[in-house]
Amino acid sequence: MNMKNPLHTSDLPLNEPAETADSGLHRIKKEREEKAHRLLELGQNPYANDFKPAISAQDFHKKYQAASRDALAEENTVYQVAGRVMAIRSMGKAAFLRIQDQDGELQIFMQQNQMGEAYDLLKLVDMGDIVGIDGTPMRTKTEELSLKANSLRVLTKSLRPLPEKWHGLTNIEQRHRQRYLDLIVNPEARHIFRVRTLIIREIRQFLDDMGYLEVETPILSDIPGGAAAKPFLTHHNALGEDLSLRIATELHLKRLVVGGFDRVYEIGRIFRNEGVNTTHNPEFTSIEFYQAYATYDDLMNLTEELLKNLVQKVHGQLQIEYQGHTLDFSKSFRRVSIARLVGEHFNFSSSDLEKLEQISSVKWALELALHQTVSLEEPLLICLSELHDEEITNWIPIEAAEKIEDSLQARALRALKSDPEQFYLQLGSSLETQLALDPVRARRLSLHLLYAIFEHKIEKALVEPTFLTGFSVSVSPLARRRDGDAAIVDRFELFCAGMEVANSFSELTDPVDQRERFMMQARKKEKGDEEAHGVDEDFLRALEVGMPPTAGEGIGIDRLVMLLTNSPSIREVILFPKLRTEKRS
RNA sequence: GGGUCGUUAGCUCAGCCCGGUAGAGCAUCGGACUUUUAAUCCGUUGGUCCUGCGUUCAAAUCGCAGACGACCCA
Repeated sequence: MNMKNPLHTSDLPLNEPAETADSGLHRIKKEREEKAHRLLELGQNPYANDFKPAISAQDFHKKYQAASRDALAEENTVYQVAGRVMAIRSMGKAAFLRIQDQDGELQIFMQQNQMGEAYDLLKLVDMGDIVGIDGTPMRTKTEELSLKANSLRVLTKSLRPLPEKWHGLTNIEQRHRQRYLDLIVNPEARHIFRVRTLIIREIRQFLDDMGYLEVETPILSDIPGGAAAKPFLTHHNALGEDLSLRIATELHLKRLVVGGFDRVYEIGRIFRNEGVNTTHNPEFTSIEFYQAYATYDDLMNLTEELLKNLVQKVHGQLQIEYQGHTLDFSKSFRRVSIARLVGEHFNFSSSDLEKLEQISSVKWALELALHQTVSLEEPLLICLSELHDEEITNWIPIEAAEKIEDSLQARALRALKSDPEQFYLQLGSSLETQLALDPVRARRLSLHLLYAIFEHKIEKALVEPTFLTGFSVSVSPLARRRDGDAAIVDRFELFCAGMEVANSFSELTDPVDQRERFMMQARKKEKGDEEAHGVDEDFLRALEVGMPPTAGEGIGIDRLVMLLTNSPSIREVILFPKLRTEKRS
């Protein structure tokens, strides 16, 4: 550091957007720089680095919590403490400072007759400064454990005022953009990120204890896969290749299971190029883990144990509050099929529930789906996605093309518009007849339609921890078909408080089936589904080498942290959530 | 993508309906005060009222467009 002028900041123009020459902020910064200069004149570097605190606020409190005022009056051990000044209460010849360090707060008592000239330095201390203090333990009149200062140093001069002491910083945007301020003044924010770290550590511990190997796989991918999502695109200059950021860790982790690592997991950042809202940030953290010779049933048991363990560790009990709901993790989690939940939604009798679970009637599924999905078109779009072009032409009741270039999809949608109820009735009958010889396909499509009802009408109401099963093979291109029911995959999702927290399945290890699934996805992509899965030839090659029977799971860490910290938004549990780039004039 | 609400001093907020000199508390600065706890008391400074356009003699306030944010819906 250049000792002639260590205050580089004083040379910089203070070009904040709304700062005129004598605006409040500008003046405050000037005043504080002045104080820094005066410290320098007194031989004190206002940006020092030669002070070592000997004890933390928390340890200090622990050490003396039981000591009485009289006992402390006799105590003359000298401690060095350091922290940020959060309050200054000066009464002329005596003063109290409140300092905050990493895990606690400590009150400092200063008296002129005790400190002599050092007391005058107090005039150069502002809220927000980092200070170092030498002193001895004491208790005040009101029995607050404090440190009686012998000396005081400014270790870092703060040039900007802290947010208001009583209301703190509540502006959500500013809390997220300037997270450092949020962490300084909002204890709850510090708590959330401590819990986040605790959760990740516990998950690691849990899996490590089971003999899992933690690994790292590429973020830069040539073919993004393992999930249905739009990727971020980037480019490698030297290789001259377009790449994308990973949307899941699945396919690489499964390659490692092929490679003989029977239990692997990765905790890592995932990137998905989609909207930003209360439960979605474009980059988020997932854990995926894969266990050979396990089934999705085994992972349900594992997940239930893991979650109960986490809830207990974080809350000390198994009942938690989340945004007005009470969730009870002490009971066994409900395990229920999509079809059954849909049936319950329609108040079906128990015999009808059984029938619905065996559904292979597209007609019935379409009847149920009418006005129960996200849009009127949704059931049609699902049917279109599962049919070949010639089938669409032959099976769907659409008018002749008005224009040659009209897509099949556009024609079908137009036909729907005129009389939706009639259209779906006809479509149901037609598909029922046409698919009569292919019951697996009929069932697959039916279950896909029921899933659409679930997503729109039921998902949000799944408050208590619930394992959802009975997924159609159509929506699970990487999962293993159920033995004895080729339309369904052995897959579950865990829902808590209406949020999808985990997704898991017995892995598809059959390379021929996997290729067919990829092909089906490729067709969807051709039809314009940007989120459809790409064909990953190297992954197929790995499956051809042979993957042991395996089950795998992904858990969204951010949502789990939301749940366990009662946070209403994912941005509350990500240190630096994505916000639109700040404009600076 | 649609809707609702918000943006005023460093921070937390009034003022807007019904247009007429921009306010409070905290923080700052000056003063008093040797056990405070949002310390207290006296005094003081500080503003691109998000931006632009329009209406008007006159706009923080009314209208339109936009930016950013929050929430809800899709």
